[in-house]
Amino acid sequence: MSDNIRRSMPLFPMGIVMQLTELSARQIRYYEENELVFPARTEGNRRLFSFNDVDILLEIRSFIEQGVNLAGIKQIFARKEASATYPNPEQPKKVEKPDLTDGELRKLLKSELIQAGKFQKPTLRQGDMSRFFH
DNA sequence: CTTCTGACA
DNA sequence: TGTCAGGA
Repeated sequence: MSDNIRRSMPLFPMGIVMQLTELSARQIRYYEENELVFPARTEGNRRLFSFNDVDILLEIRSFIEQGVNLAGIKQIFARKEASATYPNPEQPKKVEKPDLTDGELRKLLKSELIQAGKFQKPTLRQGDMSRFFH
């Protein structure tokens, strides 16, 4: 678990991250405002993203490409975060719902989005994703 | 030269 | 989201 310190180690500046993620600086900063990534800062107030940040940004991009908006992505990560920690600190052993891996979660969401698309409901793709988790 | 924040024809 | 300003 001490591997996280390496993944959370501040390494690359905006320019690098832009190339690595194919995202614009505007978007990356916007995602930071929305607390999706937490880049460190240099003495000159320059952003320093960790490997983990880049990883998250790549996931964000994939969701955006699939039509998921920021509100939806936030919820997705919120859910992932909840299962990453202990949803039930008192009884962490037996859990009703098994933790979803990133791949499974994405796969699940994708199929849901495809289905929503078949029903010609752009509101679901562009609008608030809360319905999916209600 | 690269990045930062704020703002909006 | 893009893009420009004005500063660091």
